[in-house]
Amino acid sequence: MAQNLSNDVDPLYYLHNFNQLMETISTLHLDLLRPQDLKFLEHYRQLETDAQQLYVRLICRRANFFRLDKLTYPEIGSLDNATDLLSEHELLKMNPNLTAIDISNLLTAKELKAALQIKGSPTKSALTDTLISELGDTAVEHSVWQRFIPVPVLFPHYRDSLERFRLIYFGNLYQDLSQFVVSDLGIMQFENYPLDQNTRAFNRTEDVDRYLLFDQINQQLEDAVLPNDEQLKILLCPMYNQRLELKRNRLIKAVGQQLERNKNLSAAAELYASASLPPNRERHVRTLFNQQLFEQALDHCHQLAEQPLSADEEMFCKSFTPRILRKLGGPVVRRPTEQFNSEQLVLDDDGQRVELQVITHYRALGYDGIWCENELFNTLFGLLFWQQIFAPLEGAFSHPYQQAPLDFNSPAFSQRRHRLFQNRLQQLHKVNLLEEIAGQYSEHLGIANPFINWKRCDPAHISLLCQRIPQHKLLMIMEKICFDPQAYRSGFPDLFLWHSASDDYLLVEVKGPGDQLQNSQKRWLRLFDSFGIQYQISWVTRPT
DNA sequence: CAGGATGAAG
DNA sequence: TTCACACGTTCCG
DNA sequence: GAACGTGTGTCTCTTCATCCTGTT
Ligand SMILES: [Mn+2]
Ligand SMILES: [Mn+2]
Repeated sequence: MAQNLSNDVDPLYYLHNFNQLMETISTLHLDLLRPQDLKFLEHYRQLETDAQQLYVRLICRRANFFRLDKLTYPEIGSLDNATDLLSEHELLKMNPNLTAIDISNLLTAKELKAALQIKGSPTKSALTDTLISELGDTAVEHSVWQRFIPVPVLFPHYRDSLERFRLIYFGNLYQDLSQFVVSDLGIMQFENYPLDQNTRAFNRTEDVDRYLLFDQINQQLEDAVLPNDEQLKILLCPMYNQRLELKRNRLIKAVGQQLERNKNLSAAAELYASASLPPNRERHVRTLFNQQLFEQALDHCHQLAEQPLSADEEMFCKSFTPRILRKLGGPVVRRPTEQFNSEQLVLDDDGQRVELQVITHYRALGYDGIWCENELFNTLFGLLFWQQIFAPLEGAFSHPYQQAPLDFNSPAFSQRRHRLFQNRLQQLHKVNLLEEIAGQYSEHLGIANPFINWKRCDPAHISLLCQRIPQHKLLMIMEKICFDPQAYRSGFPDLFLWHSASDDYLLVEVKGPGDQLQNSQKRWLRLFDSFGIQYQISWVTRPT
């Protein structure tokens, strides 16, 4: 993993990276493969380099079908030889059946217009519609589409096997082989945590299948297609694997939301009831309430109050329980609205973002400042707790391209590292924070961390923050993030302002017209009150 | 012909 | 694979 | 005016080529 931007990049980098992936899969993950995946490996291995190169080039691209005349791979010796070999091994089909949409995707608007012999200047989607009306929705044979595309078309097989390999290797579907080259070029750098071959993202072939099924349901949902009965039945089964259970919960949240949109509250409630991670229990209570099932809603709301799993759940049952009781004949309880340090600002709209307008306003008062939102405190956290975040716990790392441990998104993340965070916090009370930050910064600069965006990070601002806010108060903030990062990594005020002529600082949450405090923001402001941290909400209005 | 969207490439 | 926000609707004192 | 739901723009590594579309 070279960190220098060297000029001599391996010209066959894509092939060698692909082969490395195949090697890892066939040495470590054979037990997770289906018969057809093994068949692919078998055939791929026997190919000459030319054919391997072409297959990898095509399968790494997004499209399913490729026009032979559009392929320009000067590093491949003979395209014809390659296509012949791939066809022989059934890794590629020449001139497959194509639908009207496939044909349209293979032609430019100009070509399509000429092929349809249409005059004027229709849009491409109009041309596609014409083609669909001519050919229907089903795929047609070569002899039929040949008059539109007079060149050979290639269709590489085993795309689903390659997707499975990616999932098994990375543990997710959003990373792909480009990670290898981007990492080799030093464009993305990853922490150098120890890896052992026994730690794998998946250990059971059923888990891989289930992940792929969840992903498929997710994609259907993007087109507002609800899961069928069989899929729903599977969705109701809790998963032992923590990451899968998290994925299942997220999916249930999305499916439930769609069911609510369709006014199918009882189905939504049944789904929510099967999932216990936030915010599904809250949605369960709400859907019961909306079905007028107030006793049940109250019952589940009490369960929630007994063991809230997130700061949001805690806040929810406090405000929602009285509302249910009211429906059951209870008294009207008026909760006093929370009061925070606030000011009203009347500012002319100069077209800039309102946050910048408030900075300008404070400049006139002797302050300088930045619009940083969560960035400053998260970066500070990422730097100070680097070793704890990347602690080599069992099962945390399965491949070299992780920006966070595998359990990062689960509630178990902070629980499993509780002792580590505690010790680190104690230690940080006794050190010079500025020196500590400078050390961590230079040691880890550029390496991916879930709390840090290096592109935007300005160490001068981090230092300034640490000079202005007393160390023990900063560490109180860090402590909250340590023990519930999910809830406390967001909601910080928009602005960090510092007074030029004194040591004063101010954290400002800007609220333009129509904007309201979010729960995460209220949480922090409440804590700032109790910690004694200087903050202000600036409610901006426009002159009438 | 400019500007945006998309995707391939390293 | 996130977070913050704008905007619209509904509810309620 | 709260509370709530929903849609959107921002982010993914950067650069370059190609295609599409809508404006002159
Ligand atoms: Mn903000
Ligand atoms: Mn704001």
